[in-house]
Amino acid sequence: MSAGRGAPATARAAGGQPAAARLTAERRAQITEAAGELFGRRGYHAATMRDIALCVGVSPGLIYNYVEDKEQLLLLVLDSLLDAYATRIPAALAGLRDPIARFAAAVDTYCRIVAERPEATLLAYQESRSLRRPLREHIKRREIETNALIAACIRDGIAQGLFRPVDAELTAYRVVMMAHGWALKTWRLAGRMTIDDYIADSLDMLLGALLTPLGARRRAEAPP
Amino acid sequence: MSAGRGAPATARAAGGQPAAARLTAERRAQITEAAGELFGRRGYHAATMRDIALCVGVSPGLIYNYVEDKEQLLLLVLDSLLDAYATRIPAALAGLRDPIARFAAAVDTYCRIVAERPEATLLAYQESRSLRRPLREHIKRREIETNALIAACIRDGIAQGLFRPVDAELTAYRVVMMAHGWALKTWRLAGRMTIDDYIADSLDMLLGALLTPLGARRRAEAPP
Amino acid sequence: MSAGRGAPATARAAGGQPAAARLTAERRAQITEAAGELFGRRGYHAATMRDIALCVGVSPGLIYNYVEDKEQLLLLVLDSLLDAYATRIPAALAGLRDPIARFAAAVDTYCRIVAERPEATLLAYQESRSLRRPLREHIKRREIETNALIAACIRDGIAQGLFRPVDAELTAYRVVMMAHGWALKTWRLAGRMTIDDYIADSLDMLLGALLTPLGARRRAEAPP
Amino acid sequence: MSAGRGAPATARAAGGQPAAARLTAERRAQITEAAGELFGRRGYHAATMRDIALCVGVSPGLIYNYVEDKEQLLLLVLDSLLDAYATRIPAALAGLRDPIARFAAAVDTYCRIVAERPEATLLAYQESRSLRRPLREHIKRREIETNALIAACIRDGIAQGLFRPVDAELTAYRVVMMAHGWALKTWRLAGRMTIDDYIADSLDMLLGALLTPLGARRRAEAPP
DNA sequence: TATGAATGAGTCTTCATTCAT
DNA sequence: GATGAATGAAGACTCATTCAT
Repeated sequence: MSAGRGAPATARAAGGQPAAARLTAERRAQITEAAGELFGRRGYHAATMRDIALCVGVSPGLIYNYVEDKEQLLLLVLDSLLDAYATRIPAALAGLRDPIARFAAAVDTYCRIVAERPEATLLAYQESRSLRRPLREHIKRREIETNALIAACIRDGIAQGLFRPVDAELTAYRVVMMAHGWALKTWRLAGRMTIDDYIADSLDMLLGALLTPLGARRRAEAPP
Repeated sequence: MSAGRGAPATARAAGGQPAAARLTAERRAQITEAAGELFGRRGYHAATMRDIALCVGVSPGLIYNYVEDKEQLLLLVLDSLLDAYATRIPAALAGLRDPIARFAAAVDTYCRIVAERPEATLLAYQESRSLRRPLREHIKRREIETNALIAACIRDGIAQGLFRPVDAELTAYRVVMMAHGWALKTWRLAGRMTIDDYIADSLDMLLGALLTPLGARRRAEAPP
Repeated sequence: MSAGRGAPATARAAGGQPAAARLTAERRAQITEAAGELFGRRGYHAATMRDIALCVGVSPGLIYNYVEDKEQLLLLVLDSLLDAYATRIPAALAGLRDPIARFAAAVDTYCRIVAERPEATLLAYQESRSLRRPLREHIKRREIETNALIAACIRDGIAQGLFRPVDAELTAYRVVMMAHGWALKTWRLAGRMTIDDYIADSLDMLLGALLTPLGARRRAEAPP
Repeated sequence: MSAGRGAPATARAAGGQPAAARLTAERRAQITEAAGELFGRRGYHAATMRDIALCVGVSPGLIYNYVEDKEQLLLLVLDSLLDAYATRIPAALAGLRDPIARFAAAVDTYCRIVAERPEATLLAYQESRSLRRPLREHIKRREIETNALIAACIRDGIAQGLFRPVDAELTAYRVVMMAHGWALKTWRLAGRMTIDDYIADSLDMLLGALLTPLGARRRAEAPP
C-alpha cells in the first residue's frame, strides 16, 4: 500500500525477529511523525535532519538507519496521510448502502482527516514537488485512488437517480478541494467555525449542486 | 499597494530623476518576472539567484541592486499576483450594479487571473511559509483584502435579498478555494475542461447555494 | 587530449574574454597542483577539499567554480601527469632516428617525469580506483597510449634487427614498471643513487635483454 | 613475526586457555581474510567495517573484540602477505645450494605469492599510506626483511663469482618491482601470458643482467 | 561472547551574498 | 551601474566506534 516499505523496510537495520521488526517500525513511525510535524511547521527545506533528530531525541545519524533519505522521509509523511484516507474512508462506508449517506460519510471522513493533520495536508501541496519524479508519481497515483473512493459514491448516486449526471471525477475533486480549504486557511476559519460547521456547510453546498429532486426528497426524509 | 517599497524600496539604487526611477522599476519588474517564472517552475528553494540572474541576462550581483533579498524577491512575486487581483477585480466590477452580475464578474476575474498564472498561485500556497513573519503577515493582509472585494459583492446580494444570509467571508473564501483548485490540479483538469467550463460550473454551484428564490428568478431573467 | 576540459572547461565560471579564460585556467592549474600535492602526500581520501582550498589560499566553495567534483580534481591531477608523457616523450624523440637512441630517450624522459612528480605517479597506482568507471577507463586508455609511444620505439628496433623479437607491449610495460619503481621506493633508493644512476642502470638492464649482437655492436660504437 | 601482537595482541579477548586462544586466532584470521578481500576489491576507505562484518557473518561490534581498529585490520592484512614471503621464500630455498637456483627459487616464489593475492599486493602500494607512522614503519621494515632474503641470494652469487658485483639491495628491489608488475597490471597482462611465462621472462632478463660469463656457463649446464 | 542500535565527528557540496574592479 | 570571483555558513549524509543488553 505505502511506498517502498515492504519486508526489508529498514534502510540498514536487519530486523530479524518480529519483535525487532516492531521496534524498528515504531522508531520509524516516531521519526516520520516528527518529520511530519517539522516539515509541516517549517517546510521541507527549512526543516533540517538535525532538527528532526533533536525532536525525536536521537542523533542525526540514527535516522539513516530507518530512512534512506530526507526525501524518503517526506514520502513517508505524505504516504501516511494517504494511508489514512485509504483506510478510513472505506471503513466509514462499510455499513452504508444509501448513496447519499455514503457520499456524506466519505466527505465527512475526508474532512476530518484533513482537520486532524492540517500540516500534513499542506505538505502534500507544498512539497510534493520536492520529490523526484517517480516518487511524485507514486503520490499522485495514490491521490487519484483516494479521489476514486469519493467518485464511486457519486457514480452510485447518479446511477440511482439521486444525483444529477455530473462529472464524478471533477466533483470528487471539488470535495477534496473543499476539504483542503480547511487546512489551507485554518488560521482564518478556525476562529469562526468548528470543523463540524465547516463540514455541514460544505456538504449542503455540494448536495445542493448534486441532488436531483428525487435525491432531495430522499435526503429530506432521512437526515443525518 | 504593494509591500513597503515606495521610493526608497530599492536596495541601493538611488533613483534620482524620474527617468532613472522608471528604469529601476522596469529592471525590478523584469527580475520579479523571472523569479516568478523560476520559483513557480522549480520551487522557491530549488531556484537559485544565479538561475534567476541567468534568466534575466544579468549577473547575480546586480539583482542585489534592485532587491534586498531572495526573500524579498519572493515577496515581490507574491505581491504582483495580489496586485492583479486588487487592480482587475475592481475594474471588472466598475460598470456593474446588479449584485449577481458583480459576484459573477468577481469570480470570473479571480479565476482567470489564477488561470493566467497558475505557478504564481501555487507559489502563494507553497512558499509563503518561507517568508519571515512580518512579510508573511503582509501577504495575509493583502489576501484578506482581496477576499473582501468578493465578500462585498456577497453582502450586497444579501442586502438586496438576492443571496441567502450566509457568512460572506466564508463564502468569499470558498470562491477563492474553487479558483485555486484550478491552479492546484491543472494537471488533472486541463485535459477534461476549459477554464470557461470550470468557471461556469463553479459559478453554478456557488449561486445554487447562494441565491434566494428571488435571486434565482432574477438570474433566470438575465443570463450572462 | 586531457579529460572533459574542452572549451567551457570552467565548471560554473562563464569565461568570456580570452583574458578571463586564461585567469580561469591559471586558477584551475593552481588548484590542480595543490590537489596533486595533497593527494600525493595524504592520499585522495584523507586530503579534504578544505585542506586543498587552504593550500591554495582560497575558500572551499571557490574550488567548485573551477572543478565539478573532488573526483574530477583527481582526474585532473592524473591527467596532468599523462599530459607530460604525451608531450615530452614525442618531443624527446623528435630529432632522433636511431632506434636505440630513441628507445633510450623515451626511457630517460619517462623516468625523469616520474622523478619530477613521484607523488603524482603514486597517485595513479593508488587512487585510480577511486574514480568512477568511465573516468578510470579514460585514464587507462591514456596509460596505454603512453605505453604505445615506448612500444613503437621497440618495434622500430626489432624491425631494423637491432632488438630481439620480443613482445613490444610487454617490454614497454617493463620500462614503465622500472620507472615507477623509482617513485614507489624513493624512500629507499634516493639515498643510495641519483636518478641518473637509476636510469643508466635500468637502461643497461633493458638493453642487455633487448639488443641483438648487431644492436650491441651499434651501441658500443655510439655511446650516449 | 607479525606486528606487535603476540598473546595480548587481542583487543579485549582475554585468551586464557590455549583452546580459547586458538579460537580467537581463527576468528581473527577469518576477519583479516575478509578484510583483505574487501580492502583489495573496493579499497581501504571504501570498504566499511559493516561490509567486513557482513562478509564474515558477524556483527560489526564483534570485530572490535578481535581487532583494535580499522587501521590495525589493514596492518593485519598487509602483515599476512609479508608473512607469506617470510615463510615461503626460506622454505623454497631450503634444499638449494646453487646461488643461481636459489635466486631463481626466490624470484619464483615471490612472484607466485604476488600472483596468488594480487589485491593484497596492490593494497600494500595503495594504502600503506593510510597507516599511522609507526605502523607504516613496521611494514617498511618487514618489506626490507623480505628484500633481504632475495639480496642474500644475490650476494651469494656474487661471492661465488656467478653474478656480477651489482648492488644487491637495488637488484633485489628490481626483482620485487618486477613481481609487483604482475599484480599492478593483471588487467593488461593476464590475457597475453601466464604467470609462468612472466616469471620465466623476468628471470631471463634479471639473469641476463646479473650473470658473469662463469655464471652463464653454469646456468647453461643446469637448466631448471 | 555477541549483537546492533546509537552516536557524533567529519566530509563534500551548495548557494545567498558581498565587494573589488 | 554592472560584473563575477570569492566567501563561508550550513546542510545532508557516512561510518568508525561504543555500549547496554
